[in-house]
Amino acid sequence: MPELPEVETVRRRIAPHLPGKQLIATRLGAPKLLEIGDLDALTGLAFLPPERIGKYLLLPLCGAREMTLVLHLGMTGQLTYAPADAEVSDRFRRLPSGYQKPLGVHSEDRHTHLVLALSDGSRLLFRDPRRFGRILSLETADRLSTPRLSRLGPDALGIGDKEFARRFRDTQGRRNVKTILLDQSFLAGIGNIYADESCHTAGIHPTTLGQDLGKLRLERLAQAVAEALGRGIQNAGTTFRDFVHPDGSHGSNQEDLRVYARSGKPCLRCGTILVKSVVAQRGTVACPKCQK
DNA sequence: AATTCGCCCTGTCGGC
DNA sequence: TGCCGACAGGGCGAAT
Repeated sequence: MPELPEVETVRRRIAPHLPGKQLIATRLGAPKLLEIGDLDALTGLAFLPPERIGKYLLLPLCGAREMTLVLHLGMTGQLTYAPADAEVSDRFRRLPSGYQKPLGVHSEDRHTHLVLALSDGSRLLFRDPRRFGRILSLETADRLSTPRLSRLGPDALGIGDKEFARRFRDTQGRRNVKTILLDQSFLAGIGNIYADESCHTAGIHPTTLGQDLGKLRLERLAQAVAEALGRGIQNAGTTFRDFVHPDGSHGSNQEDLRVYARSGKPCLRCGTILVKSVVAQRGTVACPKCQK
């Protein structure tokens, strides 16, 4: 599931390919994914450097008008970049689970819902088997007032410990730590994987009520979030099955996870068997001993 | 008014 | 082997 580190990885890797190129055509295979706006309004415009807010990827364009194409990759979204001379590969790689993942730049298939044709003959392909992703075409000037983006809190990357603590204390209600971390209006970008990882690193159980965290543990949580996200970006994202880089390669953070997907395995810190439960309607893995 | 629930979606996997 | 239900879950709108 693409969270902040995965989307940031995509942003960084498409960034060198876009600026200066024009968007000359679009093809929308799944109209329902376009939530707001009109793709035709984007054609003829030139790409500016891509941006990111939380899990949203923003592709600003300029020219006759200033527009931004906003993408949310949902659960299984993949944004790939096919250079003009790209060799299309329909080979698959068999993962240990038996799942077959496309290898390299793949040809368009029934899950490819948006194709952007660039002026140099290259293409951006948005593929999303589960179709939880969303596409928005917005005027750049008021893009932040669109409902989805206006609800977002500050980006979770680069938030300072003090600001983290201040916002955390301001969140109303008797909510547990995991619910708060997943709340995109608190901080934008944290999803299920990095919420669990952050809690483990901080030594805090996900079901702990937010109001029960003292100053010290709150500071540890802020640092743990920064560490988990930073490590995710360093490892170029977490690939279980669906997440791929724009060139079809994959991240390595799945090899560096402490708790997520490690239910029943020993805690890397204390050796206790990790326990899976449901918190905030999400599968949650934690160490019963060193997360209190 | 805060919180939970149901829904959207498809591929994968375990059980029988 | 094959069918089927359960599961994965981000975000929104409806219900509680």
